[in-house]
Amino acid sequence: MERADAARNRRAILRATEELLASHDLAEVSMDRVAAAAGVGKGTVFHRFGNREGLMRALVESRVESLSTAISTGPPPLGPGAPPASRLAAFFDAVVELATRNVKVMAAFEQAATDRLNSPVYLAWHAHVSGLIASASPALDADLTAHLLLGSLHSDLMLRSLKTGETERLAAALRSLVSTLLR
Amino acid sequence: MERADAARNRRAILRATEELLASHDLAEVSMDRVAAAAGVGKGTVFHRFGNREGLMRALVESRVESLSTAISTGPPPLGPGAPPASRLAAFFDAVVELATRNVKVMAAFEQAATDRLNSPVYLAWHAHVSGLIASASPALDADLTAHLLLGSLHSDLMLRSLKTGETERLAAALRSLVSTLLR
DNA sequence: CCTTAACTGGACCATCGGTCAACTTACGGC
DNA sequence: GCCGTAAGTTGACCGATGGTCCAGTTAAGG
Repeated sequence: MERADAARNRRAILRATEELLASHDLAEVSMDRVAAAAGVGKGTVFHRFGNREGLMRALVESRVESLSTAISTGPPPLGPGAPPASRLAAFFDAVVELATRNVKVMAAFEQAATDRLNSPVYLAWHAHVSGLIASASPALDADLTAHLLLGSLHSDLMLRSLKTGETERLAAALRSLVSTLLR
Repeated sequence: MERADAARNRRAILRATEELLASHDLAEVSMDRVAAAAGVGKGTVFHRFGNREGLMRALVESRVESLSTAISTGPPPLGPGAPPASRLAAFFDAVVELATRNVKVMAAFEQAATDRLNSPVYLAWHAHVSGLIASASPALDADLTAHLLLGSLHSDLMLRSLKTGETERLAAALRSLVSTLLR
């Protein structure tokens, strides 16, 4: 069991990290600064999250949670029940929206991650997309095609779209790419 | 004009960097080590290339040169003359092959780059792909679709494909993605 | 051969991610 | 309510890194 003060500190650290990421350049958000902003010692941050990557991963996971449950147990078309093509379209719409709203967090994780492709969140997304592709369009190499499509969500492109205020255009292009592919 | 000794050192540094990248983990290739391996002082490396990103960019550019000229002045289908769809297919084949052969270099650049999307190489590739898409399939959002396709070349996926010995499978998946898109 | 601008080297610096051992505290069992 | 202890906290400390700087060296044109 996690002690009450420990839980409080964990929340404070996550919140502080998020605030720092929102207001500063990624390079300026050091572990020292995070600790200071959260009002805890640096050792506490490392005790809680292991290392920078662990902190960023925890942050991503906290922001992605609701989408995960919506996919596995929510209503269609995001959740189970709808035809694969619709579910795929819904998934990418949701993920673009989510990634847009949390670009800085995503970017911080990508930069800190040693192997993005094996992170829990990526694995889950990949399994989902890959499965849907396989059942919607058995002729495709579902596994790799899923990787290719997910590659579009890299933070640098999202960051640029956000800066130019054209995230809807990005979502549209991706949507059209997915639908063309399944036809 | 670059002095003769300076030119010699520049080549030595590039060669040393490449060798270190090939034989060590990316994280172990520090600027100090590069300088030592090239047999020059650290200051020389920075004088020549400005910073880590500059060094890695120069390395990428040296490895990409031949493809660039093949595209702009070489024979079809890579060079001018062939129909856009063929040129696109040829480009992606060539680029996957190139990226596969130089994964470590590409990875080193991606990790060091501040804004990949504005690097000369990426800009050139994007302009090329975007132009071809626009003329092959005017209904598409050429600019963004080009970004989406180029996103597939991220080094982490190439690295994984290389490890599992399935780079041809990756090339095939990408080829099929491109051709489906233009149809 | 001489002048000078270009080049070189490596000591030096701030900062970073990460460790650790001494100290403090929450909390379940009595 | 108290107390033992496992869990949590802290910040000084460490090695390494990217980058700077300037005193000394050298290539090359006139």
